[in-house]
Amino acid sequence: MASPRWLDSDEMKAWRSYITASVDLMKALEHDVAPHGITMGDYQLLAMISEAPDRRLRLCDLADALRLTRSGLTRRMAGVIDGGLVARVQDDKDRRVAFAELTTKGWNLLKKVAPVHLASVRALMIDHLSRTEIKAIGSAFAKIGENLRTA
Amino acid sequence: MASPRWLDSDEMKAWRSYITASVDLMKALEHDVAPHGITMGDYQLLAMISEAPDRRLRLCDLADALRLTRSGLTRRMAGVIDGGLVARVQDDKDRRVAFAELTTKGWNLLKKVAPVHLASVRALMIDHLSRTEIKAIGSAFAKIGENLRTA
DNA sequence: AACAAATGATTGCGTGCGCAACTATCTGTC
DNA sequence: GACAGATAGTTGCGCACGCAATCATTTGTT
Repeated sequence: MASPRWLDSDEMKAWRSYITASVDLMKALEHDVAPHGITMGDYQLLAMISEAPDRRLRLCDLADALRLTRSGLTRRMAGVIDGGLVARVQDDKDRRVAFAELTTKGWNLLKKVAPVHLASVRALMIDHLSRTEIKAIGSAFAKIGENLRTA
Repeated sequence: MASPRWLDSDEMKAWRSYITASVDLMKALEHDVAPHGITMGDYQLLAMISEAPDRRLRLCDLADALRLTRSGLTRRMAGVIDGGLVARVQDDKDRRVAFAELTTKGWNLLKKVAPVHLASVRALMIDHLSRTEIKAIGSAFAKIGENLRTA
């Protein structure tokens, strides 16, 4: 761990602009969905469930997908259940497991908010980038993520 | 806001891999500095102050740089002041303003942790990327950040 | 000089979430 | 079939931080 090579100017620019822009970007995305009464956390939860078969997902798998601990998910679920967006359904094969299932209300909300969110992602990020940059970001973060998952 | 163009597969890959890898990356960086008794938030605070003239910075400017509200900064300062890493120095020109100043202890800690953090950034991100990817990330996030700052 | 508006910082309160401990259920081994 | 260990989910507690309200000080207008 003794003095690894310092970052050169390209690396430094990449690192710094990535960090600061990411924080700002997350806040801006949050700001854009807020008028619809949900947080980005809720949105991602709804989106994740909506992609699962039958629009239901084991809490366990949902927690992993959202990068939450099980305890964190329990608390977030409380919010969306209270809002009537998601139902908690007990499995009767394995009585330990429960599913999060999108309600009609949740599905309708998601259909309404998804285009808004998509427009944000475009306006704040994607539409500023060249094809080269998009491909580079895709491959770069895929490698970074892959490495983190296996390490 | 009616149905903007959906993301094509390159865009989708860029967006998804960016989001998930970023969350994982932040947690991993946090994990790597934790053994030294600080959080990434503290580290960034120390690093930011260390780059300022006289290693002191107005709280106000520090909050902006760290993307914290003034209230958030007040609370984070409490931690690092308590740890003896930073001192709160009152200005006597303008008695509203206070500075955060690195103590010797804070400076020594930063000198110790900086190489560790640098090694993390390399091992978890930079060293996995080609020159092209690094330059693309630099230019892409610079544009994204610039846009967010002016909008 | 007086006072309204701006600026810098702090505090009370609420939210989100992680950790560790706990309960309930299932699985594998003997 | 009994029991150790694994797996799913919840709960108590604590920390970080944002918002709105507040206080102190400075600046700009007249």
